[in-house]
Amino acid sequence: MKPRKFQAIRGTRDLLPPETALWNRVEQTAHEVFRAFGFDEIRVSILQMTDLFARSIGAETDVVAKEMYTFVDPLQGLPDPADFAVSPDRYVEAVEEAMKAGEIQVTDSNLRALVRLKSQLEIFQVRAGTQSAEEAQLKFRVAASQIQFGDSISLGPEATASVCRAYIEHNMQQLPQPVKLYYLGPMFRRERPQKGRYRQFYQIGAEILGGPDAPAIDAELIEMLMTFFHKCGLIGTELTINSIGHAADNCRRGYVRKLREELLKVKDKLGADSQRRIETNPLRVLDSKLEHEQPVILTLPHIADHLCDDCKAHYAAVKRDLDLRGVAYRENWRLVRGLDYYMRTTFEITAKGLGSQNAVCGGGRYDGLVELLGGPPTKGIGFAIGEDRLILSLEESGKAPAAQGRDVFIAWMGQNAYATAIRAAKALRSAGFRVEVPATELKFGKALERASKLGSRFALILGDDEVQSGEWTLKNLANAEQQKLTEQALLEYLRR
RNA sequence: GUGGGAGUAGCUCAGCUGGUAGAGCGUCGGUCUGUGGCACCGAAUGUCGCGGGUUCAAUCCCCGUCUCCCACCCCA
Repeated sequence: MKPRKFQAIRGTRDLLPPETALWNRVEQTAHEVFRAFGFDEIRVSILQMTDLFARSIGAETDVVAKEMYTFVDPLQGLPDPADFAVSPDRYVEAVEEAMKAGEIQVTDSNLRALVRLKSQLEIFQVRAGTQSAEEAQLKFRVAASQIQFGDSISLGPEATASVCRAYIEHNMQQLPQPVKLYYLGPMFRRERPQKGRYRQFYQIGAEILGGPDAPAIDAELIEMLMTFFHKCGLIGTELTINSIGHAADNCRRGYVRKLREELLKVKDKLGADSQRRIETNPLRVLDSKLEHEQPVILTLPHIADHLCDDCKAHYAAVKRDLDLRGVAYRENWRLVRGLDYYMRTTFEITAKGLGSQNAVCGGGRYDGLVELLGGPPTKGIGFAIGEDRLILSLEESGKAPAAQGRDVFIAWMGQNAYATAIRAAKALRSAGFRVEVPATELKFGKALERASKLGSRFALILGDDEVQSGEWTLKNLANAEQQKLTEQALLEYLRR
């Protein structure tokens, strides 16, 4: 019988050569550009406590409410509830202790399960030794299985929260401020897959934590971002910025209240989604792409007119600083961000060839986040680039890399030549060349054919003649010229 | 989660109101046992996405399901 064919999990994919070469190039560019701006790499674990994301991103957001991969990390070291040689009351004690110690989460459902467990324990003790004791045992085990043993953990849907957690956990406020960090790696969101959107996707991001309340920080971060895109060769990028103020009555909160009032007046002209958002998140109505809602949205009040003096000044200063750095931007008062923690500066970069998911980067300021996660009051700003989308856009504009060839293909024939081939390969490889040595003896015709199919620049021909004379034959596969060279001369020739 | 489109060889695809599969490219081998890219010859690989139904007969028609693509939602 044929074994089952496995396939990649929905929304995930394998990145294959030669595409992986492009991924490497992009990541290499990130390392170089970010280093040049004084950022250091941080690698945070993909698994984090579910609560970290619930608190930072917002428990009500789609990302947290329905898109996270979340599961219980089973607690080790409890006695087996099926093992009645250890008395069951010891088991109940152990569960209670673990709850007190915080090893088992104290949730409503766990508390209910504990109550059930205790009552089953009593029943079991009453019936001990009787025929129905077995049934009581079974029910005890069922009750035990309903307790969530252990922590709820999640695969990271983004990295900002994890970076902030690391900043706090490792006391980075002790370092010279601000702390500038960047990261790259896989993130997970359980959404319906689409062009440029995957369940396992990759982000390249950077965060600036701590430091003063200086608009230059926002501007430098954005300058770095645009430099990175430029170095990647991304074309058709467009930077959009906005300020969404801060959560105070004389600033964003006041604006949101006004916005909601205005929206209620025109409610009947809006679609169902937007009507729902009037209550849940009125700012998001501004983001609507529905054609028939556009005229209505244009009549709504602008947040810029409702910012407090500090936020207004900050926004103006950021724009001045961007001008100073020669960073071109477009303002869009309708640019709001979906994640709860954003404030003041928000920005987004779109690129070509991405279908409806045309945002290749999003970011913004989040001054309250570190404190929200239990750290000291700390400024923060960051961005996340969708690497999948970046790659997609590069490929659309013809930046797809060719297959990686070889520098030297060693065509050997005979056991003597094989030994020489091994030696030659070692020398060439340590000199940094990409070398292929066929594993089995091939006829010269076949060897050259393979060399050329692998995209080799040179074929090093080693047969009895060459071994005898010590003069190796090097053939340039592009122009068919060949010459005899000693081992030493060969290395020098290839190096230049 | 909602709506639309599509699944045939490794890849791109063909397959006529239903008669149990083909092409090109690629791979491998040969012509060609010390000289590749060309040419010619040959070979391998398909439960026609999966399950069920209609039929003498289904890649084709019907239903379900899975996956991919596109859009909505949301976001990178």
